[in-house]
Amino acid sequence: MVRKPTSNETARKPNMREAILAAAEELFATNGFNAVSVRDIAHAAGANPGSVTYHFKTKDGLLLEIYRRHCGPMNLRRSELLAAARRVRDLQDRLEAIVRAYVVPAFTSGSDLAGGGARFTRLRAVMSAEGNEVARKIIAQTFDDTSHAFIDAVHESLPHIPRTDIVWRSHFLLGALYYSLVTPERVSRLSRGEADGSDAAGAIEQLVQATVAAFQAPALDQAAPARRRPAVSKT
Amino acid sequence: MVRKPTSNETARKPNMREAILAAAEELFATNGFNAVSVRDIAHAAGANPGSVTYHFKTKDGLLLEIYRRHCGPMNLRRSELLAAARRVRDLQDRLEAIVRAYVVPAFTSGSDLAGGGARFTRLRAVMSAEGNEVARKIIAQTFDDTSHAFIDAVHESLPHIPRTDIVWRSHFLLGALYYSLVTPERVSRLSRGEADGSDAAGAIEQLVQATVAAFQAPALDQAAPARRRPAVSKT
DNA sequence: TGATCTTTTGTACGATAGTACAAATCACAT
DNA sequence: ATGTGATTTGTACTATCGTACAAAAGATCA
Repeated sequence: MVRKPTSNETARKPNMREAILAAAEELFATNGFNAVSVRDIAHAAGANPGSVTYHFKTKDGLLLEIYRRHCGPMNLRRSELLAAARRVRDLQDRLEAIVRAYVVPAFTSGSDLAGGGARFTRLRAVMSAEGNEVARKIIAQTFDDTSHAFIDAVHESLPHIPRTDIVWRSHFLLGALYYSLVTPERVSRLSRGEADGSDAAGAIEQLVQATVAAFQAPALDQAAPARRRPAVSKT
Repeated sequence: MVRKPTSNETARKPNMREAILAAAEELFATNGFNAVSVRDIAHAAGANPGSVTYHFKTKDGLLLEIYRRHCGPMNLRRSELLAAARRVRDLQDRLEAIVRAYVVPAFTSGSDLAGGGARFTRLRAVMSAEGNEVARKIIAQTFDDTSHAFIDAVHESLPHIPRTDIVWRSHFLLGALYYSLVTPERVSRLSRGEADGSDAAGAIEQLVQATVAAFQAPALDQAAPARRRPAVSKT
């Protein structure tokens, strides 16, 4: 009854396709898309360049598959956590739980396949900065639903804040999130060793605390939008 | 007395060196370093590829010169604004002025050479995401002083907040700032057209307001750092 | 004008990129 | 054991990359 694994599950090397995906994810996330060659990926995965073509056809196809791998599970986890957060009674606690539902899946370590993961979040950050076309399409398709759900949930907790302000603040949240994963050593450097930018738990707590406060800030005065002008010199 | 300009100031094409710098800045900022070829830059500047080699020796040298152009004036402007902000009497107003001193120079339009500028800030964001080595060195050398001055100023306005928290929150500020310049259209999309992500003045007001609130958030409980753990599943 | 220096052009070289494809190799059912 | 389909390897093709360099063109001043 100890069924031997079929060749579809384990090839010569134990699942070379998976090794290529993992290597590509790591390399893309740290160096960007264009700086990494197919040969680099193959080498890091202990595979032959031809294998990459065989499994994913093109380099774009490889990136596409990385997104496909993660998007589903990550959004699932987020919506579960968001649903749970919505049920929190206390309004202050609920807002914090909502923010946490957004942040935590993005930070969980790279080893768990079905939770998002820091490596994949960092990959998204880098692709967004590079203006990668393949990524841009998937992101808009896959993540806008999640973002809207998040914004709606925050808006429910803070009905007196205009939706526009909440959009901006959640945009800032994502930017801070991305940057924390892209350049964690900067935190260590600027704090002169007092804080560790690579400590996910610490980063999450700091980010959640700061974001909750930002969301709770008074609404921007939108009655006189012309009043905003003088602050910025030119544009 | 109408001195004719010497050849150092205006070449055949009116200052081709400047045109190359501008084209490179624009292309690097929107596509990343590796995705842009020297030939792309030359073409965009109406120049010959050889001219780029002549003026800047290497592609890295070109990037280096872009940084050299901007870092000095940008930090000067920031420290001027910061000095002025420090003199604000009211503590709440002072904090806001300090944040504004940090944010405004980063957002000013690309046409002004000596103020930093949105294009250059966006360039820095993209280089940081790509992990560009040339940029990383300059950044650490040039911007850490400014960052420390900023952190110190904020810390003076909020003496009861531990420095570590302020470092984290100013790190989030920079991430939000970068992301707002990298993906402004996301704000327009998520707000369903109600907000314009490309409107610098609006972005500044939103960012300043949110950041001031984040800085003013209560300090993280650091007496029991072990208590933080259970929130994040794995790492 | 002619000599000299600066800048631009045109072209070429070696390295590396993404990808295609035939041959070799493997797992497995018969 | 052998045939079959899936995978891996090795290699090669074409395109493009950064950069070098000689020749052309322009500017400057005796």
